[in-house]
Amino acid sequence: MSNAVEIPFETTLLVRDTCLCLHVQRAARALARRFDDALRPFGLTNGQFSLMMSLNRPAPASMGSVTALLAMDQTTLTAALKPLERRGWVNVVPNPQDRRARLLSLTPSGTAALAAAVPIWKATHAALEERLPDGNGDRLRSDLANLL
Amino acid sequence: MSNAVEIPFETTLLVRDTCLCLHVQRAARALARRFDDALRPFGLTNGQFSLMMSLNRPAPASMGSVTALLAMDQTTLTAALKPLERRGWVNVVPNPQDRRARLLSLTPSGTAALAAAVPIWKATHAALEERLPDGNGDRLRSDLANLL
DNA sequence: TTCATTAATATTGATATCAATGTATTTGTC
DNA sequence: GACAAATACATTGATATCAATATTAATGAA
Repeated sequence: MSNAVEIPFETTLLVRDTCLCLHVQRAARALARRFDDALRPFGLTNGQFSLMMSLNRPAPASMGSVTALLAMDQTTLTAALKPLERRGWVNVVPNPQDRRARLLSLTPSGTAALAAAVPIWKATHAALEERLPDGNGDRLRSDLANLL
Repeated sequence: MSNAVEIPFETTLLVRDTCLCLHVQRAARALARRFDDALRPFGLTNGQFSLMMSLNRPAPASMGSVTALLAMDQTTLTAALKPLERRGWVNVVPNPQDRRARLLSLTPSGTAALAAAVPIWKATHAALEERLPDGNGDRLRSDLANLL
């Protein structure tokens, strides 16, 4: 008896043309490259830019609030903070009110590094948004939010 | 003199609410988790599913055609093939017509593993697409394609 | 108060991602 | 045919991602 299994080529085309996970991963890779290129002169990746920007708050952030904002696993955040701490851009200190928790904040040099990159982010983002219908990403943002 | 740099909190809110790179990375993480969960019983991640499905072609694929399809760096593809080769799901052989190139193909057991996962992909994807306006992701796919 | 449970984070191991760089092969030009 | 340039892919090193699990601290119930 034969165990040969076939998958119709139409299935491949269906996945290629419709899979939202694939479409989003693909766009995520392409956008990451684009923003990484733009931010490279400032020593930041797109993810580090987003993470550090999320720490620019009046009061120090908890890890949980950041993982929720970034839809990121907690262990990923722990790892992502390491290189930023090493560079002296981010402070991670125990919360005196709850010593399990951590308080995350930008250092002055971290704030300076981030501030230097903001104009490039603005320019890169504006150029990107122009590629969308009506030069406006609102409906894309809305659709993406529905997937979370 | 003071070197203190400030970034207006409004800038943080602007990035948080509008950055397309951030929005897409966030959705990419969330969707990856969702599909990884669904595909875990079959020993596949979302990326491995997409990659293997892209190899279900009448003729063996070149690496270049796959990286273009997946908008993926060539070195990422080289790395991603390794665990699939180890499991005997994918064959990578030199192209006799051009010995720099590789021919990528699914093995019978790779095809079987992939075929087993297709129904779960369909169900997971259908549930996802329902969350979008009119239960249709065409508009989202179109917007994402504009970003590539 | 004790102790089981819950909560917040860290560690480990595997895969994913890409820049920088290296190697082998092919191609085009002379 | 020789050789410079271009092409296709691999390797290395750093960061990103998450599952599984461990650690530490706070909480709640008896």
